[in-house]
This record gives sequence, C-alpha cells and structure tokens, in this order.
Amino acid sequence: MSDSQQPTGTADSSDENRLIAQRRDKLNAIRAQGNAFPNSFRRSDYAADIHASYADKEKEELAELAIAACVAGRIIRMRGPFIVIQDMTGQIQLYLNIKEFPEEKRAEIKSWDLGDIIGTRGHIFRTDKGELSIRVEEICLLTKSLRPLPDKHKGLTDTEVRYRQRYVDLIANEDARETFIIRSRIVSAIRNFMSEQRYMEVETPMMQVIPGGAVARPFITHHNSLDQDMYLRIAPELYLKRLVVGGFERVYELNRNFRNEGLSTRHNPEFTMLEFYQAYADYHDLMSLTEDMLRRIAYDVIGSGKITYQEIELDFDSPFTRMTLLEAILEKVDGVTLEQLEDHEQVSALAKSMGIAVKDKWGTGKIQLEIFEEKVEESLQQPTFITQYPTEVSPLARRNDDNPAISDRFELFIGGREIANGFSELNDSEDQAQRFKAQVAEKEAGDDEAMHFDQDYITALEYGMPPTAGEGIGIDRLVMLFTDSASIRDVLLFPHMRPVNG
RNA sequence: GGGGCGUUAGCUCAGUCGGUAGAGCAGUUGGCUUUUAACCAAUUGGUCGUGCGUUCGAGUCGCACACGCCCCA
Repeated sequence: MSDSQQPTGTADSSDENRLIAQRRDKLNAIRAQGNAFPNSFRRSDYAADIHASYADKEKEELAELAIAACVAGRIIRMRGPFIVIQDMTGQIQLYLNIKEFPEEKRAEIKSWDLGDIIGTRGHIFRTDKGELSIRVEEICLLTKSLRPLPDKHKGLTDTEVRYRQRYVDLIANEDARETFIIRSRIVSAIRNFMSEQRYMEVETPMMQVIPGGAVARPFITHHNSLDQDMYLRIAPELYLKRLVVGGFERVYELNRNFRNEGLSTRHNPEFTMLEFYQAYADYHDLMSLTEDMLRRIAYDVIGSGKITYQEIELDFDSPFTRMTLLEAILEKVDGVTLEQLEDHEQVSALAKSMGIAVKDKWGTGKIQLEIFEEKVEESLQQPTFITQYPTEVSPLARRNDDNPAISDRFELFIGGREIANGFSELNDSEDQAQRFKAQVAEKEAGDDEAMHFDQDYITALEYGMPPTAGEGIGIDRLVMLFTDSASIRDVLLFPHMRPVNG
C-alpha cells in the first residue's frame, strides 16, 4: 500500500523516450572519439550580417568575389544537401555536398540531428534558386542536442510549455524572439531618452523594512542574522524622493517591483517599473515628457508613430488627449451630471446602481474613481491623460492650490489600460505626516494594503525637498502595446507559474 | 474564490453512437543531392493529465484532483 506513495522514477528519467535515447547513444559515440563538448571554435560572421551585406549581389558576382565566412548556430532544418542554422541574429543556409567529405566524416554528419549546434567555414554563394548560402568546406559539431525540437513548421503552441520552458519557445518561435528583442530595444530607448534629459539612473533597496510608495500588499521575507522581517519593495518612490532631497534633482530607476496580488493577463507578482523624479517641475511638465518619451520609443522601436494593438490603431503622433477625471466620466457615461458626481449621497447611489459595492468609509472622491474605473477606463484606447484625481486616493500627491480635494496628479491610459501614474509631489512634511497617520488608521481598521508611517521619510522632507514631480510607467504593459501581446506573460521571459508538482 | 474551455506519439492535431489508438512533421533504414514546408520507398513510436466510479467493455459517460488558458469577483 505504501508503495503507491513512492515516486516511480526520477523526474530526469521519467520523460526519457526513444528519441532521447537514440541521441544519447550518439553522444556516447562522440565521447568515445574524444572531446564531445569542444570550445575552441570561433566564429567571425553572423547570419543577419551576411544577408545584409550581400543581399544585392548576384550569383556570378559572389562567385568572383569568393568571400569566406565562418558561422555557428543551431541546426533548425535539413533538406537534402542543405542545412539551415540559426544564430542570435537569424538564419543562414549551408550547402554541404556530403560526397565531398571522407567516409568517416560522412558518417558523423549523417548522425547529426535537428537541434545540434555546429560551427562551419566556407564561402558565400547564391544557389540556383537564389538563396544566399555558405558552401561548406569545414564543419564540426560543437554541442549535441539530446532533446527533439518542436514541429519545424508549426513551432511550439502549448502556452504552458512556452512559459515553463521559454528556451524551447525561443528556439522554435520567431515571434517570441521578436517580442523580447523589442522589449530590450524599448528599455534601451528609455535609458537613452532619460540620459539625454540629464536624468541619472540609480538603484535603491528592493528589500525594505517599511514597504512604501504605493497602495499594495507586499511579500514578506526574513533576514536571519538581524532576525528581522523585511518586505520586497512595492515601489521605490520614497527612496527616490530621498535622493531628490539629497540633491540628485533628476533620478530614475528602471527595475522590478513586487506585489502580493493575484495573477492575470495584466498582473505578474514581479513586474518592471520605470520610476522617475524631477525637481522644479510639475505634473504638466511630466505629461509633456511622457508624450515625448513614448513617441520616441515608437519611432526608435517600431519606426512609426502609429502602432496596432489588438486590431486597433494607436496614434502616438497626435497630441495626447487630456481631460479631468470628472470630464471623462461626464463624456463617457450617458445621463450623468456634474451635480450628481459632486454630491456624496447622489454619487453613492449612482455607483450602487452600476453594481459597485460602495463601502461606508469611502469618500466622494473614492466613489468617483470607482465609477471611472468601472465605466470609463476600458474605453480609453488612444493615449489619454486623465488629471485631477481626488486627494483622498492620492496619499503621496500634492494638493491642488485652488481645490484641496483634488491632487495635481494624472494617469495615462492607452489601449484601455493604465500605463503611467504621475503627480506633483507632496513636499510639505507636515501634510505628509498627517496623510501617513490617516493611512495607519486605515491599516489598523483592517486594510492590509494601507501604508506604513515612514518617519525617516518625514525627516528627509523636513530637510526640504524642492518642488518636484514624479511618475511611474509600467514597462511590461508598455511592451505589451508595442509587441501586440494580449497577456503580460507573453512579454515576461519567465512568467510566474504554479509549480507542476504541488 | 466562482464559471467556461482544454490536457491523446517528441511536436502540431484528428478520434463518429461507448466496441482492437490515427494523420502530418520529427525519428530509423535505403535512394537522390543547388533544395525552399525538398523529394521517393519502407518503417518504429501510445500509462489517451492523475485517481475513483458506471458498464460485459471507457480516449469517449459521471465525480474528484492537478496543471493551463479565458472570463468574472
């Protein structure tokens, strides 16, 4: 009976099959010949460079030029005397007439499989059918692949395997490679842009004693030698503003945040955020900066100010629409009046009629925000700045000079999703202390997403933080837009997955 | 947390009314060797996610669980 509880084999051997066994036999034969994993081959050329350099050369011209090439990569197709290899830049075809090689080498070449990694030297030529290729003169196996590749035409489609074994996805699917190349280019474009704006990149703690800067549930961890609980950061905000106090007047951090929340097509427990702060600026300045930045990314990465996301054309060329939260509700929800939205009893009744579970402690501003999120957010496809968020829901933002109930804050929506959140910073240490106290009261009332009181941050503000504006941009969602990805998992190399065995 | 859909060969997928498990690709053997999803001939390969149940008989019907995808909270 207890035998049924025992594993029948190791994970390593349970998924072995005859295809792997055949390849393992081949590897054993190579081992018997000498070094099965040589690392002495050095390539000098890349597939994409060869295509770019000789795209316009005819067959006869290439024959006269007799250009030598030395490439390496993974075998992804074999047809007759042709072998297609893939390197980090793309694919190139090799022509290998096996009859030109001695008997021993022929047997070795015949034993090679799709997926094996080889290095080769030869000359560039064009086939009768016009394909730029390399005529192989020397060729050797560099790494034997033991596992068969997915279908050579259809690639790998099983989403679970694509996420769990991203390395296979990247070998088999051009789209996946392209997505992560674009992601890298977006990040580069942002760093270049920020650098040009005299911003300085910094790194602040990811493990924090007091998690701050956002309203979210943190992950808890423990420092053994200090015997102290610590939190993975939910935002770098309070540290970045300490640096502004210190005199770094333009700082940014582009790195991971961690939030202990559910998973969805738009949420992963760890995600990447660009967060930046600029002294002597307000939220209007940052809206302009954001517009410039996104337009720059579009042209750097896509080469156009128009991109298509889920069959909708998004326009980054035109000035982004700007409207207040209340204006947006009035425009998008039929039959609602300003008087209704500004009166607590009426707006509460309105929210309830929309199916929103209004809580007693919610103020008018919170209810307005809930209505916006329920009825308006999804319709904001074209880049749109929404401004004048209620102070009640913006504990770190500066109050508007004319109306203390609203804050000098904006959020940017594109494709129906929040992409950025920015505001003029609260630099009044006494106001900030009071708002922390209000958050602590909510935490004590049972809201585990409410903020802690951060005394050192108050102390920093007491030294004086210049008037400043700050913003966070969700990089994963931005990459989703520019790669036309429906799920955040498609833009994360290794998205969080439930373990296979419990 | 709730609902829907999915899980069959290494990969991509069929599988009818419950009655011996199928194809293409990959692999193996041979042929061909400037091909383009190369081609021709032959051929190997299955714990049908896991467990329990119904039945003479379950890939197929029922229940539970696991993992995934989508929607909702």
